[in-house]
Amino acid sequence: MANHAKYDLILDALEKLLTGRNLQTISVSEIAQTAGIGKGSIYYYFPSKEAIFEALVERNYEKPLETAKKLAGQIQISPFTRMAMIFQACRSSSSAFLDRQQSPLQANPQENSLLHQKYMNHLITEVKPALTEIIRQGIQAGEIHFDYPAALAEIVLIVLTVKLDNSLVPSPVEDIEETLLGLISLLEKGTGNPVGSLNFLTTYTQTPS
Amino acid sequence: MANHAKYDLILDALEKLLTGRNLQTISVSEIAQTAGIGKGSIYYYFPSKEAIFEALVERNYEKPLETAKKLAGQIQISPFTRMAMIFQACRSSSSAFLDRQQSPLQANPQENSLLHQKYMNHLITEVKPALTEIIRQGIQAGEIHFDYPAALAEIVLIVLTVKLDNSLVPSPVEDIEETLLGLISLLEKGTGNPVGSLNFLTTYTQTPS
DNA sequence: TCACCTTTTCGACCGTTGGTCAACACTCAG
DNA sequence: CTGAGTGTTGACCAACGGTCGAAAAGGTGA
Repeated sequence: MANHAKYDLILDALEKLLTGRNLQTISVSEIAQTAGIGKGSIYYYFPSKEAIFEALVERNYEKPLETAKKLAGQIQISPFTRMAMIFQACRSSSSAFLDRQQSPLQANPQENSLLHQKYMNHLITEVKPALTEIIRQGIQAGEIHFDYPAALAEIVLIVLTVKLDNSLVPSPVEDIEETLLGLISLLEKGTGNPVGSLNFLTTYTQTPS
Repeated sequence: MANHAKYDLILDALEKLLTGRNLQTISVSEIAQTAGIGKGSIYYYFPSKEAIFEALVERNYEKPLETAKKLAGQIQISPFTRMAMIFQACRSSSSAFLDRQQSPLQANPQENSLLHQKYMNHLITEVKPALTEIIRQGIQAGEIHFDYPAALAEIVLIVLTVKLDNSLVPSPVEDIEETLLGLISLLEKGTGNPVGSLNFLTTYTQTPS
């Protein structure tokens, strides 16, 4: 009922315009021009400028979220493996989008904050249930020792999202790595898992060079 | 050299205007009118509208940050007590400001996201060094067992800021409490501290009724 | 007091923006 | 053919952030 061709056309135009540019400097007229349609049509498909951004966020996370939900039910796979798969799916779909904005020596990395924050919110809200379920299964299977599965899921998601985005709280690369190592260590010790069992979280930082 | 009387007058006006209102709907002219000065004067003291917001954030955190820095050196006080004091200072100064915006049944709590995010960034960046130092002293004193003091400081700050603000990733109260309990449990188990030693973190949620 | 200079204050003004709207084009069931 | 419904459009509007020249306010030396 939704996705007309133009709907995605508008989103494509915005995505294209977003390359190396500040969110605030993109006008609705410009989006319309890039999409090759009239400005009025934009407001036929979207109620406001902000709604376009939100729709773009949702479209980008559509696939990894499906993956996460499916994975939550696949109890024959080890919980750790499933977690790794979810993180990988989220990472690959978000990096394609977010990395583009960390253009070389951008004056103020916080400028596109609104978009980044929408990503963070969307991802945490949507992935949390699946991740919680997986952790809960891991607890029942005796692989994870912890009393608050939902809290654990949220903590991991929050820290990973904030640190890996690196736009909400910008910091040098070595800080990101240290925080990640610390998180892994904290999780391993806190959930009674052997050292190294959560190392898949660090693959997060390795961008395919 | 800075703080002229008008400088703070402008910030006061913005603060007043911010009560129960969306950030985006406040115009520079309105700030000027509320402050009782001409619009041109605003731009004599601030280079842009955004700069006013940033200045307001900084002004609000001035005192707790001083507190944190002083506390970091007071090695005669127990690390846990010092941490509790820092959190209390941050909480009291930010709640006065942020709570005001969670007006009853606000349609979209994410609307003032930009301001909240500035708060988060400022707080994490500025408090982290002091908290790291305190943790490091706690490690040396044998009270905390963990290898990554800076990471630990950042993880705690990130989770607390995100969850207690409740505007970046809005969620019901019981979720906040569970996440906090989970964080405490994770920290206690992960740093080798006895159950209950970090309970001061939960006083965070108790608003003085 | 005056002249002179700097700092501060101001609101009219400007270009641009997000959003509206009446009109128009096209389709297709009756 | 008709006309209701679905898209599509760019001119238009109020409002915005920001600029600017002028003028008021304040200080200094004589």
